[in-house]
Parts: sequence; structure tokens; C-alpha cells
Amino acid sequence: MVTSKVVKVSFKEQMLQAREDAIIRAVNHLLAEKGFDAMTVDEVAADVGIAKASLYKHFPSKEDLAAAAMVSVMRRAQAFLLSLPQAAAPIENLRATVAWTMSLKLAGEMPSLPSQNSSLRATLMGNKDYMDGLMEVSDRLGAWIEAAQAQGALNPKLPAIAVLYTIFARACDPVLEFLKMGQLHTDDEIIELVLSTCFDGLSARAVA
Amino acid sequence: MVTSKVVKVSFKEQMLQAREDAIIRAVNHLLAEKGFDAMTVDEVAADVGIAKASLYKHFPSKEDLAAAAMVSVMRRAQAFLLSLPQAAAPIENLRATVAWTMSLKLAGEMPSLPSQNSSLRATLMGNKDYMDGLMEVSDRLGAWIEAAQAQGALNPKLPAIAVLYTIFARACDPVLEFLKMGQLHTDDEIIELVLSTCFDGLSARAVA
DNA sequence: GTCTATAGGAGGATAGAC
DNA sequence: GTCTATCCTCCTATAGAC
Repeated sequence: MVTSKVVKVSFKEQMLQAREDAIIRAVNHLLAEKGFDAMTVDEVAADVGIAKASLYKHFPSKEDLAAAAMVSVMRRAQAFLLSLPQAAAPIENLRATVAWTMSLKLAGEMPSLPSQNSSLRATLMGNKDYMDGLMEVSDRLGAWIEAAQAQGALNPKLPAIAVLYTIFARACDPVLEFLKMGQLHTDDEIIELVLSTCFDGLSARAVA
Repeated sequence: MVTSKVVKVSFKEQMLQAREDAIIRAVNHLLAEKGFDAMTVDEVAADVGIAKASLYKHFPSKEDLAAAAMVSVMRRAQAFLLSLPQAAAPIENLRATVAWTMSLKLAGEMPSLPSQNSSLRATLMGNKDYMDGLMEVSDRLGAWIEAAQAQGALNPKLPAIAVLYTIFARACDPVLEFLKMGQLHTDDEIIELVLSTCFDGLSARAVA
């Protein structure tokens, strides 16, 4: 009796979780494809295959849908950072992180949010899961940045925060989409190219 | 009689032109501040001080308003490019162009458009003035890029088109706004910083 | 060409039955 | 929690008088 009840509840919760995962996946793709403003809640509902009103039982607003997608991406980022060899050179882990970010974007799985929308900003900043994830990711990258600067691998004259912003900005770099549209390069080539301009710059470098 | 009529028409046209200039200025600021989606035609009309219906006598749609703003910016860019010393080193002119672009953005005069909006894209691509301006700017920058690569000032391994995109992308680089929000740097310092990461990269450079 | 007033429609959010 | 049906606000665009 007790066991049966426990199993039932667990099953229900699994179904609920699975549905919310499906919702977040759909939101993620739509945000990556069209951006927050162009994405409609009707589309999300249609993609998931449920009624719009049902969506609102899971998430109280469109902003919260986007926030859930961002939390999901942040979790994936945290998992990726943990998968990197902690003993490796910090600069290599930073490069790997940027490459991972860009591959996510090229795969159409990087949600793009307008940085100006205030109600969205408020929802994001009020979301503890998101803020916690953002902080942890920032701290980990920040540590690598400072270590790489101390080792002389990263330019020590740059403020660490500027480096961090520059790395984050690769997640919404329009150069990626433009190069992809041109169809002259594979995704891997595009990543290599932008990775090069990001870390080595546009100017020629003296031969090592 | 004839003279009087000519003068009258010219005056009328001047007033018309002045009003359209005022409209474009308002659109420019609003686009820079809030972006295309968040900008409403009512706001534009209120800023200019005319009725919304009057706006639509000048421009047939919201998309055309944005296009007019882009044409205006493109003209300013062309004028700036022409003002540069044609005899200077190409790489210096490219750096100056990037700096000018970023200063425009920091001054709140760089309209930001969503790259995904299809109806807006269609309007822009159907606007001859805009496309002509874009082509001329691209050609001029492209020539400098190839010259700089031939001189060994720019990394010759990078496709010129990728360099061009990277330069254009500074017009919508979120790193600028983030650094500005941080209030730790003046606008000039921010420009110097991002100029450095753009051309010299994040990695340390060998001492010259 | 300027205005007031309004059409027309998209889209976020909810009511209420089941 | 899921559905259908609907509300309601906001915004683009236009009608029609002057």
C-alpha cells in the first residue's frame, strides 16, 4: 500500500518533469531560432503539443519560460565546466569553454534574449537558480582568467571582468550566423576561426 | 512670380526635409535605446511632436522608419570613411573605423535591429539607398582589409569576409554596454579596451 | 499634411468545465 | 492539469474631417 502510493507519486512527478523538460526544450529551440520577442506562447504550446492554458499551469509567464530555458543552459554549462580537466592549463579550459559555447549556438541550442527588455531582466534576476548558476560559472571562469593572466597566457593588462564579458559575448556573436549563412565553412571551421579572432585578434602575430 | 513660386516650393521642401530629419533622429535614438521591437510608433510620434497618422504620411511602415534610420547611419559612416587619410596605413584606418563605430554606440546613436526579423530584413534589402551604402562601406573596408593583410598587418590566414563581419559586429557588441554599466571606465577607456581585444585578442602578445 | 478617432489583429493571460 | 473559449491590452495602420 505504502509502496504503491510512493511509486504512484514518483511516477506522476516523473511525468510532470518530463513534460516540463519537453517545454523547456521547445522554448530553447524557439529562443535560439527567433529570439524572445518573436517567440509566441502559442508556438511553444503547439510545439509541445499541449494547450496554451496548460503551459501557464507550469510557468506563470512568458518571461518565466525564458528563464527556465536559461537555467537549463546554465546547468549544461556548469556540467561542461566540471567535465574539463582541472589540472589543464587555464587558458586551454577557457578556449574549450568558448568553443563549447559557440558549438551550442551553431547547433541552434543557445537561447538569445534581448539585453534591453526590462521585465525579462527582472524575472531573470529574481530567479535564484539562474543567478546561482551564473555566479558559479562566472566564478569558475574568473579563476581561470586570473590564473591565465598570472601565467602570462592571457594579456594581464585587460581587466578580468572585460575578459569574462568577452567570453560570454561569444554566446550571441552575430559573426557566427553570418559565416554560417555564407555556407563557405563547416561549423568546426567557423568555431576555429572565431576562436582565433577572439584569443589571437585580427592583427598578425609574430611567428613563435 | 516665377521666383516667388520657386522660393515657396523650396521652402516647403526644406520644412519637409527638416521634419523628416527630426523623425529620423527620434527613431535613431529610440532604436539605440530600446531596439526595434520595443520601440513603438506612438513613441516616435510623441518624440517628434506630431500625430502618429502624420508619421505614416512620411514613412509607410515601422520597418521603413527603421530603414531610414539605417540609411542615415550608413551615410554618416560613408562620410567618416571619406574623412580618413587615404594615404594612412590601412590597419590604422580600420582601427579608426571600429573606434568610431563604438563611440557611436556608446553615445546612444547606433540603432540596434534584431537580425532575425524577416519583414524588417525584407524592407532593408529592398531599400536601394541602404543597400548601396552598405555595399560602398563594405567595399572600402574590404579593400583596406586586403591591403592590411598583404602588408602583414592583419592576419592573412583569416578570410577577409570574416574580418569584415568582425568589424561590423562591433556595432552591436554587448561588451560595450556591460562595461558601461559597470561604471568603472570612461567611454574612451572602454573603446581602447575593446579595440585591443578586437585587434590584439585576449591572449598575451610577445613584447615587440 | 495635420489632426482625432478607430479599425483590425496579434498575442499574453485567464475562466471555467472536465 | 488539461482542455476550449474568451478576455483584454497593446500596437500597427488607416479613415475621414479640416
